[in-house]
Amino acid sequence: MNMEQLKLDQQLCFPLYAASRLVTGLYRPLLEELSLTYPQYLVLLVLWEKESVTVKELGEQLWLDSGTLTPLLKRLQEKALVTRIRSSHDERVVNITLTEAGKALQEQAASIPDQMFSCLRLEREQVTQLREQLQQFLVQHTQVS
Amino acid sequence: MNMEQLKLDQQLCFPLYAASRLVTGLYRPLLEELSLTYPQYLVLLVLWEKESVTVKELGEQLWLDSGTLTPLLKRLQEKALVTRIRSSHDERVVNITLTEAGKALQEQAASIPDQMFSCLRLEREQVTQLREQLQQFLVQHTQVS
DNA sequence: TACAAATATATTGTGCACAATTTAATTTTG
DNA sequence: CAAAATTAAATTGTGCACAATATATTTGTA
Repeated sequence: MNMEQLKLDQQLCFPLYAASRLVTGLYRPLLEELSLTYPQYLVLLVLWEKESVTVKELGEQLWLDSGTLTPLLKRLQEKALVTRIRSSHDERVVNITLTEAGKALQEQAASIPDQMFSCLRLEREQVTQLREQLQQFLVQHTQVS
Repeated sequence: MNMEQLKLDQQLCFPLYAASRLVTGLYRPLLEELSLTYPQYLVLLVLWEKESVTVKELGEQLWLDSGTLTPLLKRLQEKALVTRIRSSHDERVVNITLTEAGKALQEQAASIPDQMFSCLRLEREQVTQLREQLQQFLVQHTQVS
């Protein structure tokens, strides 16, 4: 039996997994200054673009379910960065809205992308290329077969 | 203040994070047949190449620490796939060794890479290119500045 | 208009990740 | 050689991810 394909360095999965954790780790010291975790930062990135969203919309954008988002959003609420208010039009829906503190945090976060870039040992072009390849990969897997 | 860079789709981090979770999710049904989680599968990939390794060596290859590995390895031991034996030469070291059942599982896993490839909507060439880009990225970040 | 199906969120439980600390063993050094 | 420093693994605690299930609300339909 040929087990060559089972070698760690033949896998796509492992470098993807390792690179993702590596990048998250590079963010950690920067996000620590804002007392945010990486997934919390992702939620705020969405909210800084659109001040108020539903849990469902957040889940669609970040590919996360309520089992992940509900406790995470409760922690953001405890930090007074968002409010969680059940919609009056549809009581199933919970609207997540930035507080003033949540909006204000965007200014502190503004320098993160540049700081991150200087941590990455890649040229702008390489970053863009890798990002676009990954985005294309993701798009190809969002359509149902 | 220009907040363009803080948009979710401008980040490298998010597609990396999402793609990693997507691929792990594609493995899940395949690994479920072997009653393995994805990180457990990674540990076995290492052990199928080298029957016995220390926890430290595993951590270096997978970029994981003992806080992650110790409980994971205990679970693999409970499944009788590995043994955890403290080295007699250096009592600090724990050797992780495949059991016969652990070795035998390799045969069941042999078809996973091909099955995974057919799940991925990428050509072989694209997979290789993406893998090599990520591996290069990882290598550039393993050397100390 | 009841009632079945669908939808949105929450809850529960398992297994990572990872920081921080602890414990025990080994190595280095004064 | 003994104290200090280093090393390897384990432990503790927090926060994701995600499957499975539960709850409550809304929508579709007979």
